[in-house]
Amino acid sequence: MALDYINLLNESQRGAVLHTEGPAMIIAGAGSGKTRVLTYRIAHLLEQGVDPFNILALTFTNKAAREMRARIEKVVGPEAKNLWMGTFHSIFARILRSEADKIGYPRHFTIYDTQDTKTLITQIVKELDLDDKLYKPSTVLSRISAAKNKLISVEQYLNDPVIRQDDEAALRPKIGVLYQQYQQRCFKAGAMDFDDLLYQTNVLFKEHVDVLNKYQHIFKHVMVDEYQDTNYSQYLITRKLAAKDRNICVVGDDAQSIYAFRGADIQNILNFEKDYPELAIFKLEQNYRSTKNIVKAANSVIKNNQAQLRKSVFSDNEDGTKVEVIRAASDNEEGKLVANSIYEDKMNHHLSYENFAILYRTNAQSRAMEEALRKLNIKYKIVGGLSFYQRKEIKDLVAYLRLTVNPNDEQALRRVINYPKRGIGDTTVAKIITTADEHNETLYDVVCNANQFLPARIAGAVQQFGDQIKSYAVVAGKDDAFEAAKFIAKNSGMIEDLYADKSIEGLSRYENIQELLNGVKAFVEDPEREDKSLAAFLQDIALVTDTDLKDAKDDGESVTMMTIHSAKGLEFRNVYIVGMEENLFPSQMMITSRADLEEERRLFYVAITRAEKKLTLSYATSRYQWGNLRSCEKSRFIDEIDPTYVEFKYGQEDSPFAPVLERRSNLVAVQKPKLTVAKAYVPSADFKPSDTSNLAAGNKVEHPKFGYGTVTKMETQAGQTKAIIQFDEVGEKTLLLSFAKLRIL
DNA sequence: GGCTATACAATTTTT
DNA sequence: TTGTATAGCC
Repeated sequence: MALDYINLLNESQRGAVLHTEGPAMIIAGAGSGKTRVLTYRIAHLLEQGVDPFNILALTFTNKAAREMRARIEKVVGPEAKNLWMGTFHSIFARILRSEADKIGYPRHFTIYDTQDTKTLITQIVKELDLDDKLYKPSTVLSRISAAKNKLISVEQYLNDPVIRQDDEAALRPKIGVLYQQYQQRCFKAGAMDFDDLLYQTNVLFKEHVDVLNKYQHIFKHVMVDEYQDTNYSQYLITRKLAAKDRNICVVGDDAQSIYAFRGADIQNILNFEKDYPELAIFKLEQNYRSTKNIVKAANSVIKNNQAQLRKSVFSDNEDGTKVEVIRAASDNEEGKLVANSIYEDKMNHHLSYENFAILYRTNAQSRAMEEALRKLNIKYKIVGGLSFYQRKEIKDLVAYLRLTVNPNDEQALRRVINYPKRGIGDTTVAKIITTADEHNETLYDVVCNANQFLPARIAGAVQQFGDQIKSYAVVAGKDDAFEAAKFIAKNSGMIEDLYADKSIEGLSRYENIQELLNGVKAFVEDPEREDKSLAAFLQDIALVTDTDLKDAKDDGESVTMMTIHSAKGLEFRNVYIVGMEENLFPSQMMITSRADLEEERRLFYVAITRAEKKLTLSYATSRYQWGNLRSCEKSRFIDEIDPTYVEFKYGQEDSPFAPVLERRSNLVAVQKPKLTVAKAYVPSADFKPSDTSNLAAGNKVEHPKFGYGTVTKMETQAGQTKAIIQFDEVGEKTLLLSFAKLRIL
């Protein structure tokens, strides 16, 4: 298969591929063939006789990893499967799993997602009786996350005077305590959050030099993609791993650093040279993706940033059309204009809808676009947004699975201890928690010994729940993930519960469970999987994002819609960047500091450079937000593009009242008569509840709120007597006799 | 303990 | 506009 790929590269690309010993930094401008260089570089290493097991390649998304592996496989064959390639989080989760005992975690530790994390914080805030307005989960989480990404331990956090001052100044002096509690609770639950996967890896390498040595020995070559988006924690991991052989190659573009809000530190790339003075630097400056106009427009924007590495990206492609700017009167009209433009372009240039992408700053903007596309019958797909794994029913089943693998998983336990309903309410759960706290045991320990702590009536149900989980663990121990999941879904009563709900949403929930089970089946049937256990499946899905799932069932012909963040690394023939308005893009929260604004501008740069042939920007002069109309101004970013490359296409002037009228007419149409329950019934003045102990079917009764009705059926269940009554005005109701005030007529 | 009706808050981006 | 937390009822 020879080295013919060498001839497919330009000079700097070739230099980067052939440089295999010692540290290297590749500054890769947008569209400069970065993936190609990385792919060939790895292929080249393999051809030189490097064992794939000795190569570690870290990417930012699972998708990037998958694609790169596939491309390498095309060049070098199945050997590519043995590369260590994946996201930071997935690779180190894997390593942590095999070394977990060394740092006191169970081998099958749970990975808490953001929702689990926030719920836990909310719970702790409540338990400590703190003000939940001040200690919002998102605020607390971002402080904790920032600390972990800088490798600040709980002890350091509590003892650092600067941090304390910061928190006190923000009127949130208890963040440190929350961090401490949070960490303890995660540890006790055998759980790590996303940041822990990196933080604990650092702990592992620091406290166990032998382990570090082992991996230094394994990873003879370390490669990091999207290096500009690494945080301190990630930086340190790669530095440690590469310390022995110093074969580290990082690829990045400071102009595309857009994750500072998540702790990414652009200094990592700017200072790389200090760590490795013998560094070889390669600059990829030729853009093969976009037209001259687009590249120049992008350059003119990024020029406004101060902090950047000097490089000049250029294109040898055609000039292409100018950047088009569309102005709309409202968000709905913006959608309409964009949809029309897509339709026209498709027809005029014989394109497929696949060639189009609509990019926006916030997910909330997708709706107006969706409506407009639907009206023109344009197929679309949305990447990101609410993920499959975030749906309630999926989280419920996954919670059962998690609990099976790790019964100490607190969040999973609390999620399903009373779902489906088994009579274990808030009071009981609260009691379990305090008991666990007092005896320093996990919730699961308490559940299994319920009769020692709880009144007998409740203890039975609780104990039974514990036994149930125990039996799942037995099944999971001897069967594969699919058999286990199927058994659990049935045995837990979830299937039955969802099946009973015949509403449209209920049906789709039921289908989602089936889909999850299909997913497990596919996992088990994948011939390349060695470990088919439930634990392995859970590990697999914990780090999967929606972006990864969607292209699996991509049916071709549709326009892609997504946030700019998720568009990073992708390219489309025609790109629309919508919502180009002040306070939206740049976002309101990013205009107060220069650093934030520069990040926002880099985000714009990323968006522009996704386009190959045609770029269109649009903005609306008014937009609906939280149900009311707000007027908007054109984004400053539009004016930052050198006007030589821009064409304003405003079309007909719209009356400023148009959006209001349009919206109002919508409102009229939407105002359907509401189906309210007739609650205007006023009871007779002398209403007095009767003794209902002898109530029977056929009795006529009066109710103070529902009016007159006839008892159709009596039911006694678990000592509770219920009456099913057909009311004249409000229909059938089921009332508990111990509560209902009824007058027998 | 469970359901429902109301109040209320929220929108930056994601592994 | 949407989704979630709470209170009050059954």
